[in-house]
Amino acid sequence: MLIAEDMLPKVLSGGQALQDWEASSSLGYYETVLRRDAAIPSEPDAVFVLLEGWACGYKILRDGERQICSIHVAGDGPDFRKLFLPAAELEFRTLTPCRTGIISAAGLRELCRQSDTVANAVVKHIAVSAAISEEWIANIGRRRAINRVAHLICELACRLDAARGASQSRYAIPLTQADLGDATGLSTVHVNRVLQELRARGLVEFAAGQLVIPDRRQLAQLAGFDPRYLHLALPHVNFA
Amino acid sequence: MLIAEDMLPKVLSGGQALQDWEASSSLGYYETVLRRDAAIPSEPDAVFVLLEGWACGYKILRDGERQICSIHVAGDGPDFRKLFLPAAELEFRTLTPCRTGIISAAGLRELCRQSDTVANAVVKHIAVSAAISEEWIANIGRRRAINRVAHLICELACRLDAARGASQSRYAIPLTQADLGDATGLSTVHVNRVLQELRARGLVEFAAGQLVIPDRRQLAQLAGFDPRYLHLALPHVNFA
DNA sequence: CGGGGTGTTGACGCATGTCAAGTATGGTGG
DNA sequence: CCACCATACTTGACATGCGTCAACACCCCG
Repeated sequence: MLIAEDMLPKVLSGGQALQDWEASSSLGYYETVLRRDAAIPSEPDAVFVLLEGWACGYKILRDGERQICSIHVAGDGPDFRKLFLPAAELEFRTLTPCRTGIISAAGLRELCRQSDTVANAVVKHIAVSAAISEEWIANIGRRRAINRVAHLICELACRLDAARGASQSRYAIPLTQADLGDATGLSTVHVNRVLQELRARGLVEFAAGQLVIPDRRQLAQLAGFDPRYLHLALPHVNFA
Repeated sequence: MLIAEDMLPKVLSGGQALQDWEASSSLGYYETVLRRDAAIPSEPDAVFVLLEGWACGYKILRDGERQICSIHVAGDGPDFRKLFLPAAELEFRTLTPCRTGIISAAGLRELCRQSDTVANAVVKHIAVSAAISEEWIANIGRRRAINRVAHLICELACRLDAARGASQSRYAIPLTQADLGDATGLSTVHVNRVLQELRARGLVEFAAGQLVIPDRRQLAQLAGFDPRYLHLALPHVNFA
């Protein structure tokens, strides 16, 4: 089992390790394909790995409002918490067509027991998610709309950079303005106005799922963005 | 090592397990006492357990605003994440006089390796914190001020109930109105108004650190509070 | 007796929400 | 290739929840 500690999710997303493991184990693993905007079913004794595509975790409040609590890209294990907790409180839904790997919880727990490396990767994954959640709390609780949206954009760009191993200035981000609002605690209408303001300032262009960031430094400055909380593997992908 | 999985923090808070361990180990453990409103120092290669008192984790944004991201009571391991991550992004500060146990990170990691029970308790602790963070995101992002404050009050009451093993109607909660604001993303002034409104509706009385909840069911109803996300050990301490 | 932290109040402003109508846009079936 | 529809985006007018400011009251502790 030769998986670098940080890389389990990435390796999982290649499917290699999982399929090897499936072959050497009697415990369950299978993959599914989901269309865009589909609920990701929660199986009681299994967790999933996002192998391809984007997804989000969210809660619906009593009055029907939705709050997106997490955004996930290929390599993430959005509900790994379920390995250690009796239930998950988030619902998950695809933002693009997705491929997911469904792993028996007992099986992955067993794998964790056998391999410190895997165990560390899984727990680290949970820990990083928690760090991101706390950053979101600060973002939503204490920043103005424009800084808030800018911050989320910085985070997504940074995570994509890390996935590709290099900084870019153009990103494919499959979020609607309504999604951005649900993630930042704003109304769709206000997100629209904020995006116009960001474009007017020459900081962000976002249309048709294509995000362009002419000047990262300035955007990060506006957002008060410090990427350390993401605990990315690549220290050189530094935004600010 | 006979520690029920859920109970490591509780056991730690009694100091028993830790002192046994200290005796049988060459790795570091010691305790400190902190006055109210003191920074809890972050040691690079150690984590702490809150043995007595209340504390909070927070971030200071660039403009000096503070956002409280977590509130901790005796038995919590607020920075256990540091065991798996190179750095912590939260700062911690006491809300009351506190006693803390400082554990060498390498030592606790070793203990995790030796005992599945301890490892599970630590990871579960991290996972529950993450679940709470996500509930806070939804609370701050999508609830009105009055429901938001009510929700936080429900959470604190519920956690105290779990710690004492029974429901109560009076609680000692050492938060100022400014603290409540920093935790809910509101201004101090508005928290004051919200508390008056809650009192006027006969739902909450909060003065001099004493919280009285005449009718929990009604308060939980207003807050949209469902305690499952807390993953408490006592299912009978059900609020709603 | 004084002073810092905390809580309270009122006046006012503004960031953001809400509503409603309209305009792209893109996919689908004929 | 067009007609159609659903979804996404845009815009303006208006409402309001909450922030800000400033002054004051209270209280505990020294």
